[in-house]
Amino acid sequence: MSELHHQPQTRMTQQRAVILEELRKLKTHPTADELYQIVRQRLPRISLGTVYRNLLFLTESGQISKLEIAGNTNRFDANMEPHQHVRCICCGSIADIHTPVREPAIDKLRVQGFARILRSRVEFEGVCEQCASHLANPDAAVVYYHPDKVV
Amino acid sequence: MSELHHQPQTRMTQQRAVILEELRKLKTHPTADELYQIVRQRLPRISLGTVYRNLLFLTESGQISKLEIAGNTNRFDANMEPHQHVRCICCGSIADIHTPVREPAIDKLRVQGFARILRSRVEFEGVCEQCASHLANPDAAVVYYHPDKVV
DNA sequence: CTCCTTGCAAAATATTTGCAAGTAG
DNA sequence: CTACTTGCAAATATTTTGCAAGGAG
Repeated sequence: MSELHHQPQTRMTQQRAVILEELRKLKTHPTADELYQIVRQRLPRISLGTVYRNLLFLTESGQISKLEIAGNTNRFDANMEPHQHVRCICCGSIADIHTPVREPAIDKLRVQGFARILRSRVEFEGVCEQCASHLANPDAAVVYYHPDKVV
Repeated sequence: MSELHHQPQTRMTQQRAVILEELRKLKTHPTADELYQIVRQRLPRISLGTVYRNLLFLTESGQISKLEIAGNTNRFDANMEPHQHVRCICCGSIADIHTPVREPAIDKLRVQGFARILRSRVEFEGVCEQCASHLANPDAAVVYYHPDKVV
């Protein structure tokens, strides 16, 4: 239907280099805006649009991952090792799982209306320590919560 | 830190009844706007804000699920049986898995920076039949894709 | 009657895009 | 030089919210 790819996009600009470098320093899986705030300290004139465009390019070229995880805001990760994540249901922060659980096998999976099943994703939900310290009863959070914002 | 809950929200209005009724008819896991378009055929003066407010209320009161699944747009599901989903990486549509895979055990999971691990989520990605019919080589989709929009 | 709920519009949030100017190769 | 990239601003897209009027119990 549509063509595979658009523009070459190969030039290593200062903006692209700094975005990638700062993302690689972080283990916090920042949002585009969080990364923009960091990069801006080194490149004060950079725009948020440039950060978005470069994050898209870096994702498509396989240099970083756009985290396909629940929540309103996309997050990015320069760690390309396959790994799983926990997401804080209060604040949306994400941490890595260092001892991955086994992913379910997909080879026998058949779903009506789907031509291909390509992969599985396992993720976890929890309450981060920072948020837990604000909650009277963190265990109750799983019952009474808004996605992305615990009451 | 903050209180548990806000307003009682107990009145069964016509809008709320129709929203719930139409969502229950659907197996398509619609977005708020998709459901709004459907409900509007029966209640032409309903507003999108009312749909959002009722979806929030119905979610918080446990009558429906807000699907915490990858993608930009939230989707809703009146099927409260625990079940898993496949998401089409092309168009974002979601289908149910009728033969659920085993969820990983979380009781032994410890993650630095997280006070509680509450639950796991397993989801799948694939290409729906409609999108597959538009792609020359659906198997290539997993390599070259934008989240939510395959090239 | 009370106050929860709605419609409407504006605001808030997140992301994308058009365009002229800038710059990597 | 060429054309990929950027900064800026405006446009989209999604979701939330203030407020006066409406309606369920």
